[in-house]
Amino acid sequence: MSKAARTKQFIIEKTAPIFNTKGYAGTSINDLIFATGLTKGSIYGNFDNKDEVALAAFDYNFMRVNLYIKSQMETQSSVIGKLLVYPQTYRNFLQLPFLAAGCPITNTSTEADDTHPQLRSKATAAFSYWRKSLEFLINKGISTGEIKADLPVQEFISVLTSLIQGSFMQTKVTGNLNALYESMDFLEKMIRNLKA
Amino acid sequence: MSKAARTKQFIIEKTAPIFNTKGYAGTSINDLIFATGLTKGSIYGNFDNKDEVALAAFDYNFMRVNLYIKSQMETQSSVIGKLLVYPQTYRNFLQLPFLAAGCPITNTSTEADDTHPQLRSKATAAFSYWRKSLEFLINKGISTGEIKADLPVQEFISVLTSLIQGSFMQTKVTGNLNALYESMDFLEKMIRNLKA
DNA sequence: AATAAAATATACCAATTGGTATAAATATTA
DNA sequence: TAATATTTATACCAATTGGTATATTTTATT
Repeated sequence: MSKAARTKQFIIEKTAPIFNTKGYAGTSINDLIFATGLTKGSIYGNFDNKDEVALAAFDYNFMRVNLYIKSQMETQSSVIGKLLVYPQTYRNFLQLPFLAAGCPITNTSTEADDTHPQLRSKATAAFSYWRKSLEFLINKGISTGEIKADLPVQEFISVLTSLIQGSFMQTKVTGNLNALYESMDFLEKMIRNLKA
Repeated sequence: MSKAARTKQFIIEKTAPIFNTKGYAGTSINDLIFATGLTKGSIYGNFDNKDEVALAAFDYNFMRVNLYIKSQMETQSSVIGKLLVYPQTYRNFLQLPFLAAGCPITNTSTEADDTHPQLRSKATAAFSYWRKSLEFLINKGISTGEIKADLPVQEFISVLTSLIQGSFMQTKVTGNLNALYESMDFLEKMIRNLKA
């Protein structure tokens, strides 16, 4: 790994939480300088502009959530066990540094939907990826007979993702964990109920 | 209504959609000038600063959603009919100008949770009001015998609000209406299932 | 119609925005 | 180790930021 690549990675890691917390418009170059301890020259030497840092930061934030979910799923053998990783992860968001400032997909989506086409397309791709992973997992469960064959897969995926995004967001802003816990209780019941 | 009061109202009505679309940090005074056709002097003569315009704009955006829901509920006599107004409203968000740029509560929540205490507290109060209204309505349905007495009211409210917020947001950013429709289908089934 | 009060437009302000040019320092390679 | 390429720091830039002071116009009151 060259010095340049290492610096680039360093900038991404240090600024990703800032973008997730303050948003794209709310994060200035000075914020990036402060977060990294580097100078403007260093940052512009490694990235063409603020956009590029933001896009790389989103990828990084999304990847961190993904890797965590994936690693937790590996401890589970059943499809239902793997699906339960989602509610269990979001329940504990306060203990997970990459989720403490909110879900990067939610934060990016609401800011970028009408203002930043590139970020918007990253958020859209993230949703698409999430849904595809769920579809793959559920279909595997159906084919092995673990999960009911008559499950309306797409509807279930929509409900799962919406419950997570909506309840997490609500709890994040109100500071009241009940909405999250109650929604995750409900989701867990739904998941267990998938059993054939 | 004095001239001043009318101008103030005019500024709120013209700028509220901008704040909802671009967010607080993403909206500049020049945006307000352009949206109203007024000058900086007019705006600062009626508001102390950008914050005050933003806070008033949030109240206005939230009130518009509220008034619409309320008016739709008045056409329904049963509690279940009134509850069904929610999924029906959000299904048609593209036809509703005050929702086309996204739900003001979601947009404000994700931006303000870590950056703007005053806006955050408005968003929190909005959630609190929404939940109280639902609680009142559902308890009325339980006391008249329309709704199952053993319903876990708080959990149901959490699921309803999370499904709406999460699916609406997801659809808003991806441009794919399926996630919204499927979540609202599910929510409608849940609501009809409340019947005693 | 004259006066007082309120509302509005213009010009200005310092600070900050994102971004660039260039020089100095540091790594890499021959 | 010398030459070269890469990386970093500094100083600067025009444009924009939120906000103010003041002059002018409009509105309400007597």
